Amino acid sequence: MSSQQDVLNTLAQVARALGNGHRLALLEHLAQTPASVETLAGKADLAVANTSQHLQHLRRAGLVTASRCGKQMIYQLTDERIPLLMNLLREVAETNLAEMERLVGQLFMDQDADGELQAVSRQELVASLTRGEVLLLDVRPQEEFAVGHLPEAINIPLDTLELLLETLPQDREIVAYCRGPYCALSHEAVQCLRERGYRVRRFEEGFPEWKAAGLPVERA
Amino acid sequence: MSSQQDVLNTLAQVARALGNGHRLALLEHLAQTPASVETLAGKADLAVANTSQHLQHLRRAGLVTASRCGKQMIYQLTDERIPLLMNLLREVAETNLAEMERLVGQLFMDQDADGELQAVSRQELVASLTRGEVLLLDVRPQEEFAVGHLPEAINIPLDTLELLLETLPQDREIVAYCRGPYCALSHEAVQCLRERGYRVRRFEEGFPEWKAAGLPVERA
DNA sequence: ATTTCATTCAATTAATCAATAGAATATTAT
DNA sequence: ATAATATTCTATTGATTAATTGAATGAAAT
Repeated sequence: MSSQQDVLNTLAQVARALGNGHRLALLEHLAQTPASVETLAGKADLAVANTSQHLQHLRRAGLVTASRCGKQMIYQLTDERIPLLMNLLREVAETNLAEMERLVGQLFMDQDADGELQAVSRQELVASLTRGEVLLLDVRPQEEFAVGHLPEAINIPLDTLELLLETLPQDREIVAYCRGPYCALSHEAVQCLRERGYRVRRFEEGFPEWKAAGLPVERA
Repeated sequence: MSSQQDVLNTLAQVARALGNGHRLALLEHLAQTPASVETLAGKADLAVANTSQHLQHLRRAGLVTASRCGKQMIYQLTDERIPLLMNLLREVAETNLAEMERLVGQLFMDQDADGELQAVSRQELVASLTRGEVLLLDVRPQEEFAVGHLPEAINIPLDTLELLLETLPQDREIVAYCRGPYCALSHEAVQCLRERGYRVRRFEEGFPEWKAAGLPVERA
């Protein structure tokens, strides 16, 4: 067999590693922050042994690395381009699979129905932030915020949003973001806040894309 | 099962479609030009029935579409971003898999060993072309050139290169390109021409990337 | 020593691949 | 129309590989 085909077979091996919903879920979580096997198993709702197997698979494909920390094994992505790869996969899938459209549609059903308030692009967000025009709201869980977030963002996890409504300004526009374009958190936050009269829009990407683009991030 | 996971499973299906060396080879050929099942079977060195199966797989994943033309079925990519996706997959694989490095290394072994003559980036090529500084040489087969090529390129397929050496200028720099960064054609052309004293460099990308970037293409 | 966390192993079930033969579909000739 | 041909698709087979589970093993902390 030719060298060319060897290369393609190796590539195919990497693609196969992406070819499982649970592994994609693990990668999405790892795009937020490195984590232990047990943590990942919890987040992805998998058995620990099964999670371990999937992680080995990802490791063989060169997508994650593991390092021991005490009695835990911490996995992390090898490359910041992996979220980009997954996004591109999504874009291609989304524009070409009717099935995909249906799923994404029902995921964000009646939300964002009104076209008047569109999502904020990265460019637009950078501009708004430098002008100090908007309040940037990170609605991910506190742990993920602590590991890294957009500059000047405040963190109100979605599940505490209703409790902390009073801390938000009614007169200033709010931009909410979460893990990425297909994470439901910011969609729900926007819906919740709009119902209560806040001026709020969604950032169309998320923290991983921001970081991968080389833009500055802050840590708690 | 959650909607989120449904989306990931659908994505995984697309990734699995990429998870086979033969299918990747088919996609690479389709990135050059649409083609019939039989043609593709020939290029990929597969049985026709087998090729058909793989193509159906790709079609289910939304990566290719088929249209009947007489008694032939012509397949083509659904999306120009598919070559980009494959390239990104390659980049990630290449930087993270020792195995991949080894393979790519032996593919382009002693070629390009000298660091002095590096590959030409897209930017650099555009600049050189507008200044009319270089001769652009397409070393792909004639059929692929006919379907589309970079502006001002001349076509000398690799296998006829030695015969047509005299038509090339000794005094002007030549830039050779082929199907993409991992296609061996332009590497071989560069090696061949350098041995004979020509000033020649490789374009680091290929026709599909050029086209996908929205840059102008010509047809015969 | 015991507990905790992770990996490995063994076993089951399911999915994938290649190859072959037979069925569709469209073209061409009669 | 009908038959003959070219091209592609479908169905079936057997071999291989993948996913999941639960039990056993290994490694590090207390």
